[in-house]
Amino acid sequence: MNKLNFTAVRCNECPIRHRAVCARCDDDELSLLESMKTYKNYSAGEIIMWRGEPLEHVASLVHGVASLSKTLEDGRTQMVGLLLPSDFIGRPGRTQVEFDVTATTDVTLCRFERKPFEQLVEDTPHVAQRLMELALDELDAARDWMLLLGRKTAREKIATFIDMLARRKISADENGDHTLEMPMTRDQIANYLGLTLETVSRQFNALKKEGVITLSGRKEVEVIDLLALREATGDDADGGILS
Amino acid sequence: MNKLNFTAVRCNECPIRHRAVCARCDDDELSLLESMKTYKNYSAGEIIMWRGEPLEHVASLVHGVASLSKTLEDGRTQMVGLLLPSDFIGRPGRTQVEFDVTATTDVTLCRFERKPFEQLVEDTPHVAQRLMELALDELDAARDWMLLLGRKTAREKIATFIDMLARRKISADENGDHTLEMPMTRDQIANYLGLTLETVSRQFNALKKEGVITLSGRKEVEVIDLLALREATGDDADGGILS
DNA sequence: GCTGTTTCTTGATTCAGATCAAGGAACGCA
DNA sequence: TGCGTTCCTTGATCTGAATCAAGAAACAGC
Repeated sequence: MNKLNFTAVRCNECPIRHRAVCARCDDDELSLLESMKTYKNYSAGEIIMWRGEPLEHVASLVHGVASLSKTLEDGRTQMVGLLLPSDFIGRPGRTQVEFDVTATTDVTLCRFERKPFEQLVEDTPHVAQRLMELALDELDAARDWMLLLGRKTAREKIATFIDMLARRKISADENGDHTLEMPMTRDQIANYLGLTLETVSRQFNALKKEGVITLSGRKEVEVIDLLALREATGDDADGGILS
Repeated sequence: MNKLNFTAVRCNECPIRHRAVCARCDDDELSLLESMKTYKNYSAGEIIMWRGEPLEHVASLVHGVASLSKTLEDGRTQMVGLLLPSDFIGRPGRTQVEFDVTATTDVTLCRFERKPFEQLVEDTPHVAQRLMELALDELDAARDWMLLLGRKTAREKIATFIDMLARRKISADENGDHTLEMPMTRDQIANYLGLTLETVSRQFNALKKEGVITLSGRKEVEVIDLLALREATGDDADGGILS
């Protein structure tokens, strides 16, 4: 996987062609984007942008996982977003980066300079519309996360996290196996869920002991009992379509 | 205040004319909106929309305070947004209400039927742009709140809440007095901050005992020592312009 | 003003998760 | 194949906020 070269992919062959900011673009619009884009790679752990830095580029996440985080005066940090392939970084109209953006795994970005991109958004309703949809999806996700952070127990947080990964199914295959690869360390998961790494570890192992999941290696989680997992999230089942 | 009649205000005299979804509209666009809008009033405590309900109308909040909240299976609830005048309710493209919307105080909405409004958004870039800005502002606010919910202590949460009200200065006057009217009960504040009402009460009184604020009546808070209050929020002071 | 209701305060106790503290397993690299 | 490092687990203890439990103050309606 780490040998894939994303530095010269044509838009038509791009893995996020139909979900990213370009999703609704026709061929003409796409070739315009094609002429503006540049790829850039980051290794796991690298900082992509610092909070407060001037926002020079916006980008689509092509491959890998990145995170947005905020920090308090004394160093406590909270992840405020998890970026997966097709998610968008930076916003037209913003001149400053609002939070630290870190490459959680190795990451490839499809970048655009902010100024020309802003012009493009003005001229291209398809891009503006898609950007709006992406922002609203992020807002929904942020609000779900507020409920989690404010009211869920440690157990419910862990169950919700695993369920979220299962739903988004990071790993591409769809052939009935329920094995997930955690894209983060226990420490990073703790930062995401508003917990400590010890509590994360304890709750993972509690779910394992109960036969809801199995763990193997550091990152592999297999969901054995999806219903019990959903039950453990504490979420209200109604109001949503099963998936 | 409760005798103001908002049922037949002309857009040009509207108190939120320059901040709401119509902020960037020219006179022609405004008269189009004028022909589509209807006002509706709600009393404090009334439910404006239920989660899961079909989204028939979108609206601007003209007057009062409303809240968005989510509920877990067993009844625990978390407020995920506080809506102040000029904030927008509902989104084009969404067909379902995503959370319960409640009138915290008496509220007046300027409503539009969703379908025609969606068409208007398609045709009117000024509205689409403004809607985008409003969504991004909400996203920033949601992310600040995630940091609060995940990592702040009860004391820091209360200080942040008071500071937020002071910054947004709900009460209109600007003549040097630092008196704020809480738009919510202790219980509602607790729901917003991910605390219990007892803890909210204790922390308010702790800040009072230390001379940071004074309390009088149920809803009145006067900020005595703004610096100490800011200090107590735990926020990292850099990266933002003082205000 | 009086009265009932709602909202707020304060105290005692409990408990979930943080913190402190060792080990131990997994993985990268030579 | 072993060695060093990073990451994870598990146990003991502590603590901030929740919970349980009365009262007291504020406000609304008569």
